[in-house]
Amino acid sequence: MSDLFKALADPGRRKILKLLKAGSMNAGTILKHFQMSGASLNHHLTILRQAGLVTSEKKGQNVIYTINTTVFQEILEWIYEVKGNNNEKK
Amino acid sequence: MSDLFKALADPGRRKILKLLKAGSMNAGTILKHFQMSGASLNHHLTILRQAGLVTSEKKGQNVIYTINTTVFQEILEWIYEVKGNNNEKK
DNA sequence: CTATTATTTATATATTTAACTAAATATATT
DNA sequence: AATATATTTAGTTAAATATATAAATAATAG
Repeated sequence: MSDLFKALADPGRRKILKLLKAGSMNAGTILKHFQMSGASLNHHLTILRQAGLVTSEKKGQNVIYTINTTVFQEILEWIYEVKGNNNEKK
Repeated sequence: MSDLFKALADPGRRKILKLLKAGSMNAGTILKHFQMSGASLNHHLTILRQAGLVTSEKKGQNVIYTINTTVFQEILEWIYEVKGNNNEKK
């Protein structure tokens, strides 16, 4: 849960997810949308992968990254828990 | 948005929100549920306040903290944006 | 097999964050 | 006013994070 929120706390990583929403792509293609080094991007992709937000699959020379939206359910449930019926302020 | 996710990325801060869900309370009462120092708690409360997740109100000697769940809407909308109709994988 | 391209790992540096203690501020009580 | 309680601010240290460069690994092209 912390890893998930932490992964989403970075604007660059959120941008990556938006890119992948349009379609899976390899690291190099993702990189074209940023100014950072490949190593930095890889770092962010690793964090996204560890949080379960993306999956990766080797395809020949490339590694294709795909968004995984199922983990958002966790967040939705947590929000639901903390929202429901608080402070019945009279 | 980043501030919001960052605020939620800490287990202690999420615990504070759950406490406040049950009802507003002052800093001292919140503190009883933790082992950290008052100054550390104050640091976390400041982060939650800056993210809009709590509001605070001085009541005599005390400062009462109240959860504000309206900001979750932002997260829900962001998730909706990044989830909808990705990768029409055939 | 050597060269090229894509990606990842290793290492170092800079920045940010979390925690603490001590001090400051604000209010309440006597 | 003096004291006690609650909260916040300041300053410090340790740990975590982001980024870069350089090296390592993997796959493909020639």
